[in-house]
Amino acid sequence: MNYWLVKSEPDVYSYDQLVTEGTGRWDGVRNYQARNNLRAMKVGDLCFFYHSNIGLSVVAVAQVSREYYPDPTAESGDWSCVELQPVKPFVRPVTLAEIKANPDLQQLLLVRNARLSVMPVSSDEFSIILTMGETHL
DNA sequence: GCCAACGTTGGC
DNA sequence: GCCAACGTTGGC
Repeated sequence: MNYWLVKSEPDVYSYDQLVTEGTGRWDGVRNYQARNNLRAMKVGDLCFFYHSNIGLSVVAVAQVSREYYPDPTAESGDWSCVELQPVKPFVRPVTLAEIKANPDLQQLLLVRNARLSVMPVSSDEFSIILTMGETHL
């Protein structure tokens, strides 16, 4: 089991939309590092759903429901997408400010590389953030 | 709305 | 292969 964090601008695609749709295609990634992370995802892996630009917080847990395949939105280039399903919203969203303020989360790529949109999360980091969100699966 | 950080492109 | 210029992301 691997853990991940994916970013989305909520006015483009929010966790609520994923809940409504039931399954969401995670497409449009045009960064090689993020793409390679998508390709490493396995069915059942858990993902934090982070709202960027608006909210600036981890709001929920989702899970990978389909492994990578060619991104149909890519007109050229070697890009991939996966599919996600909702698992559970956080009881309390965990803000970027709280994450930055936690000494145990300084290695998180969210802190170290603000522009990466799909990133791995260690199991320790995963449980810390889940606890901060007062949520258990 | 601004700007820092980062990735990509293209000239040399 | 280097690096300047440019575009994009995303926090503030």
